[in-house]
This record gives sequence, structure tokens and C-alpha cells, in this order.
Amino acid sequence: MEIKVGLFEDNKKLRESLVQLINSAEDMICTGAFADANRLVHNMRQANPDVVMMDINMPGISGIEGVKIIKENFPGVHILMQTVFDDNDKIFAAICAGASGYMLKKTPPQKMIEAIRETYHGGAPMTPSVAVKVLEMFRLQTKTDKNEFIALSEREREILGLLVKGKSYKAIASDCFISIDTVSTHVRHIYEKLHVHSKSEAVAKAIFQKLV
Amino acid sequence: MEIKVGLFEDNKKLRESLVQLINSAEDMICTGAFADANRLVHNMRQANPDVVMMDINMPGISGIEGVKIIKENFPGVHILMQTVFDDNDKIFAAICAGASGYMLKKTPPQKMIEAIRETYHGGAPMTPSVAVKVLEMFRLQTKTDKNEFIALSEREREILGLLVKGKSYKAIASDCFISIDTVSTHVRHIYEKLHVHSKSEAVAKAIFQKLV
DNA sequence: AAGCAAATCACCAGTTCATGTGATTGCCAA
DNA sequence: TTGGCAATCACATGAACTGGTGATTTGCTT
Repeated sequence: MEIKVGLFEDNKKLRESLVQLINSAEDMICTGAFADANRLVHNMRQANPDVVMMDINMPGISGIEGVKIIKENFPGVHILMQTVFDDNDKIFAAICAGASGYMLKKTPPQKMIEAIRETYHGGAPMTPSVAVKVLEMFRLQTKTDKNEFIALSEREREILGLLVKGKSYKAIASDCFISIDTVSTHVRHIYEKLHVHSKSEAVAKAIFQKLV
Repeated sequence: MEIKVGLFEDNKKLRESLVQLINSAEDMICTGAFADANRLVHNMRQANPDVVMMDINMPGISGIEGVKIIKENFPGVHILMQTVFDDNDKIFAAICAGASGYMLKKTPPQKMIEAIRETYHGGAPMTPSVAVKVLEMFRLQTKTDKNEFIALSEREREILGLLVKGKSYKAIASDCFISIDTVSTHVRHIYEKLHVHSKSEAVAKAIFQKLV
């Protein structure tokens, strides 16, 4: 069975040459090529593709929005993004929206065909420069920073957790079955250890340093 | 100039066949092949590679630790991880440690050579299954969940930012050159929009929903 | 046994916050 | 031009928080 490919690309020339490229591969066929995503759902029903190639910059509904809509309505379809620029934000947004692959338009035709095939088989083809950026972003996000080891006692950690949830001293006292003065003492110790002087500073620090 | 490849792989047979594979490519040469990472720095100086292929599971110093050590001592060297299993945690750890690429050992020889080449050129080759996992992890991490669109005014956002930094009303007032009552009013509106009733709740919500 | 950290409670003074009510100004859109 | 919204300021009260001093109990370490 051939791979049915749907294409969304506003540049007429590029669109036509991509259609030709796709159809030149003996294991795939382009079942629909559209200049924008404004009638996305209708076009998708019409083309009924296995894989969608989507330009990220289009007039009207953007490629990113297009991905979201497709993922909502046709969750089984895999989407390969195409773009001229490897812009961090766009990559980021596209991935989060649910795109499987991300290729620069300047990718050689043969590679592009391979990428479509890989997308069809559940892969995640990425242009090298994009792959690098993804790893970089990944590393950044996971960055726990050089957070000093803050040795909170179990009770203090528990109370800090409740502070982060927005509880007042009174609420914490009743949650923990202790007096409000005890809460106050614990909080005082927490402040000393975190080097802060207010609830909100403690909360912010707790969240950023993943203390809770 | 040939690409100098260093190899760390405990399986003797595989190691030797990889050496052969690398040397069979006319644009690369294996300058060192080692069974473990126990004399890592010494071996690295000896082989002086551009690219390192590192098995993730080795006796003694693990591949992950190896990556860390290499990145500390030879930050310019790109590392291509190799493994039998595409285990999420391992991938995760390797990426965070600084690995550039991640290939399954079952990858066909030709692809492996291409991966080394891509690594050398600053790329991030990944076996399809790994690429998919990376994107999945990425999406999970970035999950902001269904955060309602909270329309804060510019001033409110600014003040919320200062709250997150742990500033008191008084400090915010002097930062923004407004009276403390005005700060109070802004905060009140922020609370209404965020549906919270205290500074710490607002701070926590602001951070979690990336409002600042 | 002495020493110490953690958890508990208490009292207190001063500060900050949460919230209600009300008002003025400027701008933009219906 | 009238209404709405953002930004600004004011006054007021009760609740909550901050930080200081001090104390008891328990369990663990030396």
C-alpha cells in the first residue's frame, strides 16, 4: 500500500515540485496539495493522508495551528514540518503542537523522501541543525542549575510544600495538627536555610530549585 | 583531513568490527579503541579524537559518566552514544551529560558512518526510535497543561514579576515609582484574574503557568 | 551522660497584607 | 459622547506574617 501524503504549502512552485517529488517515489502518492490551511478539516477528509507535510509559515491559519487542528481531529496522522528558518520558537511550538518531524526546505529531495517515509513509520526525522537545537533546548529545560544542597528537615520540607500550595499558617497548622506558633517556628527556620525573608521568596525559591 | 574517531566499547568483537568499519571509510580513521573508560583522560590524550563513539554500558566507569568527564576535559569533542536498548532514562541522562548523538547498535553500518560524519559536523544524529522518545520527553517536560489564557495588563504582569522576585509592596512601589496603594490595587486585580487570595498563591501560579 | 538537632509550643511587637469602598485621569471603541 | 478599562491614589480594618526571646521533649551521636 502506498503512503498517502497531504501537502500544505503556500508557494505554488514549491508545492508543485513537491507533489512531483512525492509522486516520483514508487511507495508514495500525494493525495492532496493545498495552498493554505483555511479549509484544513475539509481538505484532510478529502485527501485522507497518512502523512502531512506542512509549511510552518502560511497565510491565514499558520502551520502551528494547523498541526494542532490536525492532531485534534486526526490524531493518527503524522506531520512533517517544513520551514525555511530553523527558528527556536517555531521548532518549539511545532513540537509541542504535535509535529513528528521538522525539516528545512533546503533538504535534498532524496532526504526529504526518506523523511516522509520515516515519519510514516512513526519516526521523527529532523534536519541536523534542528536536532541540535532540540537537544539544546532539552538540556536547558532540564537544567537544575547549581542549586546548593539545602538540607531541610522532613517537617520543614512538608511545610514548605504547603506554603507553595498557598496555604496560610493557620491552614498549615490545622493540616499538620500543630499550633500556629510551631508553624511560625518552622517557617522561620526554612527562611534561615533558604536565605529569604518572606513567604513569596521562599515559594519562588522552592519552585525554582525544585525543593518540593 | 580525516575525522579522528575514538572508540569506547567493552565488547571485543563489536569493537574490532567498528574499528574496521570506521577505517573503511576514506574520510575517517580510528585513532584509539578501548574496552572501558577507566583511563579515560589518558586514552583521550593518546587518541586525540574529533569524535568519540561511546557505549553506554561498560564495566567500571559508565558511558554516561564518561560523557561528563570528556565534556569537562575536552569540551570540543563530540560524542556519539551507542546502546542496545533505547531506554528513556539512559537517553535522558546521556543528553544532559552532553552527548550529541544517540544510535542503537543495530543501526546498519552505512548509517553509522553517516552518523559519525554528522556528529563531526556538529549535528545530532539519532536513531528514529530515539528521536521519537526525545520529542516525547520534550513535550512532557514542556507541558504547560491547559492553562487558561490569563489576560494581565502590562503593568500587572510587571508587578507580578516583582512579586515573584520576592519584593514587598513597598519595594514594588519604589521600583515602579507609584504609591503603595496603587501596588495594592494592581495586586488585587491580579488576584482576581488568577483566582487566588494571597501573594504566595499568586507567585506559585505565576511560575507554574509561566506567566512571567 | 552530655551534647545537639528537630519538633513542639508560647508571647509579643511591629510590619505587611487582603480587601472593601471610593475617586480621578486618560484613552479607545461603540 | 458615553461607557469601559487601565492606571493611579487614598483611607481603613482585621488578618496574617516576621522576627526576637525563651522553653520542653525526644531521639541520636559521641
